[in-house]
Amino acid sequence: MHEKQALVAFAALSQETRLRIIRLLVKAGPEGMSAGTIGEAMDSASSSRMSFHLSHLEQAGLVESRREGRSIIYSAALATLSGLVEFLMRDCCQGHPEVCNPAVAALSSCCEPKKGAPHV
Amino acid sequence: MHEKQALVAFAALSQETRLRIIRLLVKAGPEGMSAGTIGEAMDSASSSRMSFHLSHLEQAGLVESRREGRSIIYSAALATLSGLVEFLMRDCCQGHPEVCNPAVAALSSCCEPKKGAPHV
DNA sequence: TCATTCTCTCAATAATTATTTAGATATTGA
DNA sequence: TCAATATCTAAATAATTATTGAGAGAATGA
Repeated sequence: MHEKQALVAFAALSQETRLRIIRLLVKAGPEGMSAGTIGEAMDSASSSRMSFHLSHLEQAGLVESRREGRSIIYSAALATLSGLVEFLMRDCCQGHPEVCNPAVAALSSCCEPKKGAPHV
Repeated sequence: MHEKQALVAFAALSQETRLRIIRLLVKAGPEGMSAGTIGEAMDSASSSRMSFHLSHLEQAGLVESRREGRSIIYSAALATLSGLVEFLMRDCCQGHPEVCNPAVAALSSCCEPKKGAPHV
């Protein structure tokens, strides 16, 4: 991950509709969702607006797309998201892991099977 | 972490000078750095520009400040950064940890004492 | 107190980004 | 091929964000 890629990715994530799309696709997993289905999940998003935001996200490397019949299916690019996290936190503790362990714990917990109450 | 906080944080991180400041402060650790010292580390940043960006970062909750004599010392708010990572990746694998383990590994590795070659 | 240092605030201008509207392209099935 | 569906592209306008330049406020030491 280079600085420019990171800047473009953060810019892409700093817009409400796009941030919602990414989170939706992160939850959807590798299967992904069609542009239309994503659009339905967003409030009042015209198809051109959706297309604008999806291509913005794709340019930023945060989503990938494939055509399936008439639909275009988008999925989250987890590798880019990982890279972004790593870029942001690189050298975060300079040998003092207690400084950034909370971040590691937060991320690790998302990978554990859920027990009891959901995340808040 | 709420959506609005996350949006503001990502917007703050999507500007070159501010992203550099955050990464500098993450490396600097809890001690932090004075506004002037940060400014010196940035190319051609006037004091008013630096002040604008630092207060933008503080508004976003990404840095904290304290006065020490004539200087104002800024440090990274690691808790906000952790929250941001957790917010972005929440429910990232739906029970299939192999999908997001690379992100966990990337972040974990930043907390290990360096061995051999530095990060690239 | 005065001069100096360090940092912040404000207003004007410049630059970037989002939304809307209209229309184009690709795929499918009759 | 034609009509229907799904999505994309492009141009104009609206909205947001960054930079500059001038100056103000707080802390320090002579």
